[in-house]
Amino acid sequence: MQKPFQINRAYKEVQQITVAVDCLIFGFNDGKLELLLVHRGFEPERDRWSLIGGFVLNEEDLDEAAHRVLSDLTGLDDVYMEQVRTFGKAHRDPYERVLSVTYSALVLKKDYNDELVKSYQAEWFPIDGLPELIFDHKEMVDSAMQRLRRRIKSGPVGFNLLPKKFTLPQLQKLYEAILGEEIDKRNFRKKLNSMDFLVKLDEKDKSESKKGAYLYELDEEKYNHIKNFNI
Amino acid sequence: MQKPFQINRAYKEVQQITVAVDCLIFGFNDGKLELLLVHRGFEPERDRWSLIGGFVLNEEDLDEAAHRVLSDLTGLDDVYMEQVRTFGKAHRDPYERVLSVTYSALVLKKDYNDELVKSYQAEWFPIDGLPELIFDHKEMVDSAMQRLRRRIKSGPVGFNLLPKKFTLPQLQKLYEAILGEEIDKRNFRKKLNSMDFLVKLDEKDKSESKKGAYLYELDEEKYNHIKNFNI
DNA sequence: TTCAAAAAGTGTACAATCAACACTATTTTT
DNA sequence: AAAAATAGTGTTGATTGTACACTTTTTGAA
Repeated sequence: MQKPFQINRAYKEVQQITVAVDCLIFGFNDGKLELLLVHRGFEPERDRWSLIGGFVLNEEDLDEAAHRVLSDLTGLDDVYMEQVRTFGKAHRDPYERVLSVTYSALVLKKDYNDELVKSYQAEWFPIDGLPELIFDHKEMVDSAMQRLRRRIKSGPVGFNLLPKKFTLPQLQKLYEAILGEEIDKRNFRKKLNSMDFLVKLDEKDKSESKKGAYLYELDEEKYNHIKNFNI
Repeated sequence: MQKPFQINRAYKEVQQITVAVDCLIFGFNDGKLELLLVHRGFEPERDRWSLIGGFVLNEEDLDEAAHRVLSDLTGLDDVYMEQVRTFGKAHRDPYERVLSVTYSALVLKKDYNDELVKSYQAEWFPIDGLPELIFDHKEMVDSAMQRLRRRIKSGPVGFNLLPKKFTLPQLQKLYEAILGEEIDKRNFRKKLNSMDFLVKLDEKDKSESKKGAYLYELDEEKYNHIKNFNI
């Protein structure tokens, strides 16, 4: 039988494990939901794609590590990030044991440092057209997507993928891209209206249509006190 | 600037961390939701209470480690268990760095080995009357409770806390205990009926009331194919 | 033996939310 | 001037949620 908690706990020489964070960096570009991947230019698994990751340092909180990895790759510091799930199969990485905690990040295209991203050989891929990924990274994507779908339905999280000012057609396309299904325009707007945290501006955005759509922004005060967000 | 992923990845001497699993073992006893805690009979933190935990072994999957820890304490093997969240503040354990992955388990009183539990100085505490816990274990309880509440509303998970045959008043009390609010009897039964996976038996259970309540069991076939569970 | 107490079981009506559906308005391009 | 593209706007019927009260059965006490 295994030694009980109490006794193990006193051991100093307990086995240690390499711990990584892997980031699922989502962006919404050209009406498509995309994921940022890095190309492995080295063995093993050369020329395949993976999530961006990094190891957790000794004096570093887990959340900090995730933010550092994201910031190193994109130059971004204030980003919506959320822990997703921890992957810990003994042989998930066939070369050496690494436990990986996944984080999902919602990133705005115009904000990140494009040069930096390129220098890491990173590229955006549409979520429904991902290349083959190393190890269990596909599983990580799947569980992050699942969570993202739940999250945007039950909380005002999707706005992290849009600029401060956005149009309702943009917002709807974002929801459609994430949920993978079409949404009725009128019902969608009705729900948003009923929650009452959008401010209609007097400007139109004409970049995406001939007619142009009104821009909206969040009423920060109301946005921070939404009770029953539900789409 | 931090070394990029690719370069770190090649290092063999990356820092390693002690990884533990901590189990939130829930039981439903005497109409109350309870949590199994162990008493620390040793320094540091002697005489305080903690979740049951254990370290992840070298050749062991993370999920396996959680099952092992649970099995060592309770003797139970086939238990509903789910990963909750990973706690990784650098100094969450002030004595040495330990990363902890939490798992929540739903356990049936009659099934577990009472002697074994006692031998570990473990005790059941009602969820609303927990003693002070070490480290960040209270936070672990909170996040597991939050998830449990969501789970039992959106999936048929609560049945893991009840025997094969159970009464509707028992089931309702279970929901009330977990959700922390009263539920209307008629509406509750109406919803369960509409989902159509309960089989009413010809027996009554008289242990909890004078009149006695009909026993029900799950229709395994239908239970495994419920689409829109929603309470 | 009868009465009180305790819990099980059952249905209805109103309110809120969801889901389906089609046309007009504006602008640009041809 | 007409066609194409997209923005914007309300109503209705169906479904689901919520509030609410009395009868039945049994046991234990008067």
